[in-house]
Amino acid sequence: MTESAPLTPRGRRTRDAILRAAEEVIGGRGYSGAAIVDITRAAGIAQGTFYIYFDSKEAVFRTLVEEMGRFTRRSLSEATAGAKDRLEAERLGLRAFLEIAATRPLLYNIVEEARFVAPEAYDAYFTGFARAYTRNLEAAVREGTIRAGDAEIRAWALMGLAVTLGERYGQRNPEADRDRVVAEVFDMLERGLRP
Amino acid sequence: MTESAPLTPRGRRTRDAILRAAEEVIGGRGYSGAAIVDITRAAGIAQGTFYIYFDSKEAVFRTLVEEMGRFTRRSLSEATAGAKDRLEAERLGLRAFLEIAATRPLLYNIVEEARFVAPEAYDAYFTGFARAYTRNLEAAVREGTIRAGDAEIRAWALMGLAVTLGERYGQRNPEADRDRVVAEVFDMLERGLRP
Amino acid sequence: MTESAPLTPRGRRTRDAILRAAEEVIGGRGYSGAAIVDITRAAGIAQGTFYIYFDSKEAVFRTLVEEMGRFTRRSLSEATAGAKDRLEAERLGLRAFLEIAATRPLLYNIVEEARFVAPEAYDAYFTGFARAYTRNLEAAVREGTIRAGDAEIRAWALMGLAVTLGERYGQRNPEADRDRVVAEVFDMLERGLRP
Amino acid sequence: MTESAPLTPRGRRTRDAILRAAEEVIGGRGYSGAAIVDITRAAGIAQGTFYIYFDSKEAVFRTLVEEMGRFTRRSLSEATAGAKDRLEAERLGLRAFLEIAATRPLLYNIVEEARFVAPEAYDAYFTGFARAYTRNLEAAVREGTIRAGDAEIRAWALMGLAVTLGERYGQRNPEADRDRVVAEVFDMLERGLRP
DNA sequence: AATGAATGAGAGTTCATTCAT
DNA sequence: TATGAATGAACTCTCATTCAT
Repeated sequence: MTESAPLTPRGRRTRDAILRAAEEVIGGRGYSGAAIVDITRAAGIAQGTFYIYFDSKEAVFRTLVEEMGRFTRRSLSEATAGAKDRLEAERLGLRAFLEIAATRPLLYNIVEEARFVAPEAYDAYFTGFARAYTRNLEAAVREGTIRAGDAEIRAWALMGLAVTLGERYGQRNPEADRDRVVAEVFDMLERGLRP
Repeated sequence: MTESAPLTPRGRRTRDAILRAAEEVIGGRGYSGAAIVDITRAAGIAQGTFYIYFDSKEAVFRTLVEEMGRFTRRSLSEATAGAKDRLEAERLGLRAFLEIAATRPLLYNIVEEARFVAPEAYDAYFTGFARAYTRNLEAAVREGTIRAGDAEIRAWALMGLAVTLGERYGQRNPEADRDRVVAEVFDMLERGLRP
Repeated sequence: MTESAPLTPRGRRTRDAILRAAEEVIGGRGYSGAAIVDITRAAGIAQGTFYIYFDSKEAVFRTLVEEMGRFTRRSLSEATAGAKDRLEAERLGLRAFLEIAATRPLLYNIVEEARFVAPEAYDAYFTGFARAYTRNLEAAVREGTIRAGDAEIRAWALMGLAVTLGERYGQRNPEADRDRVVAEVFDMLERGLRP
Repeated sequence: MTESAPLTPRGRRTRDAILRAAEEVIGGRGYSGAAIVDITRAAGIAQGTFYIYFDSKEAVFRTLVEEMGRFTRRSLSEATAGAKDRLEAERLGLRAFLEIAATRPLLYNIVEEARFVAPEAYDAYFTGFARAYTRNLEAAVREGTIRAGDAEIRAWALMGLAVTLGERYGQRNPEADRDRVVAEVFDMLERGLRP
């Protein structure tokens, strides 16, 4: 068990306070720059209280990564709900992803740090998306929406592109014109670079 | 000054030993998992000797990142030297990049860690590439090799894609068929996904 | 007051549960290795409940030591009840003591830990026995059952011997042939080592 | 490795200072009552310096126990060097043991604590003595100095007796007349309690 | 140029005890 | 009577850095 569930409303509030404080502090200073005392101070509780709800610093971190995973998945599925075809869905998905990067820069940061701090959680996060992506692209090929090709390689390529663009035109520059970014990228992806 | 230039050959050897040990140790355990004492032990020197050559832990790290930058630039320019046109150059560049990720996984790791540890160095690394990339793509447009479009967005998209593919099909899986990866990706990029 | 007397049967059950859990946990991991939370968890109660029945960790511990004292005294007096003379009583007493060490190893451990944790309780425990022992030996001298000699020194010597043999041939090795141990030791004590 | 050897005289002095401070502090307040900071303060060094020479609190402790083992063995062998026969050697050995308990009460305490803190070290300590004792008693039987009997049981019995007497008439009461104690005990052991 | 020793701030974590309900 | 939550001091240990030789 990496954390013990609170039994009372009060406990639930405290646990939530810790999670939000951890998001803020770890997202802001990075994992190893964030001290437990910083988190508990930000949460307005005593240091020892932290360990009632989480077994370790790593445990909150992992919880945050998982939370971010759930949040991203939910956001993407909501965003792509009304797409008329699969390519349209991809476009909307990228758009939503950039939006998340812009509006929750701290959580975005946390996921990226997981690459080193909690590699399995990081893998789980991206492998999950890659699988969904791959299935999607395969279906699109079957439907005739896109040309045949290795769906897995394409999936990782598209994810990598999304991650970096999210960092560039979302997290680090929330003012960027993300619609234009999406338009440009999909122009390239759909029609290709060839004249 | 983050490091003082050594004068004697002996000094140069020691400094090199530190750098190689740092690459190994930091690349292996991550920046904050690597202690100076681990590095000096791996280098076969006393702890105090480290500080004769580098001002701080961060200093070696930055040096490694810069080294990696030089190395990558050199590799890419060598790899793309014989390209017949700019799109061919891009293809060869991606191919070389994946190769670097596969053959120097530790340095690759180090660059990725720089995102948090030395953001400026990280930025410098990628912004440098992005600029070159952007210029390249602009020239290709002028030459008529590729269609018109926002070169900067394309550049970041292509870099993001390269970074993730490098991690996936290079660093983490050195056995992967990288030629096929490159072929697939360029098929998508050149001709587009549309049927 | 180190503990408050419980009134209701429910309270008595809870207090007993705490004592049995404390015996198990402290006996198993040692005094300072045993956390209150371990004890309450083993007792199936909330942490706070502990302090309704005992003032502190030391208080349960002392209670256990005293309980062990009562238990040992009762066991010994029952065991020696039918002895035909005082030397016979000593023999039966040692036999019973080894049996206690073998069958209640945890409580045995607790008494030994008291040496450091609750020196007064430990002293009380052994000084009590030593006094009884001393009286016994004095009486035996008066009766002519044993030769004259300093009863107190003999008492401590016999007790020390019993404690170590209890540890060796009882607590740590419950399979040992304790009858033989007693026979050997009393052969030595009664007839002496001289040929 | 539980400790790293100092390379310079200065280091040797520091390590010694730590050992003496640890003897004093742990011997005085018990293992778990002794904080590293107490030890380093007593040694006049910084807290971190401790960990240059010992891997952990347990490591110093074990070193002290072993030191005590060596010291006791040496003392006993010196004390019994001039004995005219084996029984005489035993008597001199007990005498020396009580003396150690009286003059190095702290180290004596440490050995007793090892029972819980470092059971293997404790076992090694006593099992070592028990073996020697057993061999000695077997030889005495062969020589005809003492009557036949189970040497191992006798050895543990005698050791237990020595330990408790050491505690009683040495460590806790350095003023006791230890010659008389030894005389009494050997009178009992040699001639037996029977009239 | 190089060494091994020393530093001390600060980290994560534990835990006996108290509190509000 | 009982609970789960909260406290905060104290603990062991780590480590980048400095120092004396």
